[in-house]
Amino acid sequence: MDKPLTRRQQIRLDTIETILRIAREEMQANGVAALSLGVIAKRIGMRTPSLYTYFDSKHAIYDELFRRGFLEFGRRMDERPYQDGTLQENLESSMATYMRFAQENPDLYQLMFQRPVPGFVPSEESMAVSLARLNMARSQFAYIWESGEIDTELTFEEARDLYIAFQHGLTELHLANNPDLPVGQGRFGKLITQAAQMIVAAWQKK
Amino acid sequence: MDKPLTRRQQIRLDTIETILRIAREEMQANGVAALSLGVIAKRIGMRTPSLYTYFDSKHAIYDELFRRGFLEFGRRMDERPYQDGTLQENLESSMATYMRFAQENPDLYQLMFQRPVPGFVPSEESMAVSLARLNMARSQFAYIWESGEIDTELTFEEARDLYIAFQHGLTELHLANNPDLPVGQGRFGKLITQAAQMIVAAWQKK
DNA sequence: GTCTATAACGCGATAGAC
DNA sequence: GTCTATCGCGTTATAGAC
Repeated sequence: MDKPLTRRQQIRLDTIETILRIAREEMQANGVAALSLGVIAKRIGMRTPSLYTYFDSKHAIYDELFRRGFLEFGRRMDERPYQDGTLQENLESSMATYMRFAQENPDLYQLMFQRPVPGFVPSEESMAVSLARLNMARSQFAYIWESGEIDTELTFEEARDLYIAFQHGLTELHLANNPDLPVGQGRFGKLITQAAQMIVAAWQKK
Repeated sequence: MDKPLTRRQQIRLDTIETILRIAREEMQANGVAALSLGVIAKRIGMRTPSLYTYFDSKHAIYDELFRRGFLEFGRRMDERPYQDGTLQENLESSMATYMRFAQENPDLYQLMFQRPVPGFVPSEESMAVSLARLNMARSQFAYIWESGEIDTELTFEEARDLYIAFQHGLTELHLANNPDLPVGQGRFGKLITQAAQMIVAAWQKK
């Protein structure tokens, strides 16, 4: 289906990838919101306005990274192990995958799950990618919920919020305190197992 | 000890308070990082450079709010109920107080516990206020830890991280989903009790 | 002295002409 | 791709008004 690219088109695509790569490096080094088009242009060897040949605005760069972030995140969640394991295994695998993604892609993670850039609102297309993934996660949880392994007085929403809160809190703690340590090492390795146990217990309290 | 203020000094102090109040309103309306000196000046009826009579820089405004945030937060934590209650009561009270502070002062909360402003680093003095409060919280936890109500295989640090992660995660969830609902209402009211139960259980697992 | 204004600098994103 | 230009931002210097 894909037509072969002309030489010019290929160079253009390469340039776009270079811009995105440099943008990520800068975001990781100086913070997501501190990204500067001038710095990107200088590193490529271009004038700032020339960047507008490739992206309509700075937010368009954020937007593309936001979109790709959810695609990559989705791939990882789809490929993670223990999706058919016990509840405990499933939870641990899910939390670990989420945390690993955040630890390995802190720039994308911030863009996707926090809102560090004043005024940045994802485009409709990127938002659709994002919502599709979040809905998939919700469906997977609904599947577990229906599977009969869960028996609690909590509602579906409450049980899920409990899990999300824990996952989010542990991730933030890890990023704030051990940003360079892989998930599973450092202060928070043991806590994933512990957290999963606590959630399983809460979900099976009756 | 305090000398009576001259009329001028009083006006000056009032102006400082006005600047801080407007800054907070703007931060709550548009996001912490989107604060603009021009907007503050315009609302006061001043030119932007005149603000520099009162604050050395924009970061100095952030810094003062950061410092005051920790002072107010400390006051609330000192006055919260159930500090001598059961472990469960104590945890619930602590989480609820933390969440209520965040819900009622989302601007200060972000400034204090997230880092939404690129390049903003609290001054030494403000940092000292902040560290003093965090150390106090740590001491209080150590006191509970020594009290004998806790019996777990977790280390002190791990047990505490577990609590902090949960508290942080629930707070973020609340701010993201029900920013206008008081703590205790909305999706997350029941979850505070539930979370405290889970933590108590994890701390008394042996 | 205390406050405010004006002018100007440097840097950022961005738009348009070539 | 470039260059030029605009606009908004934080910031500084300086000079006048109370």
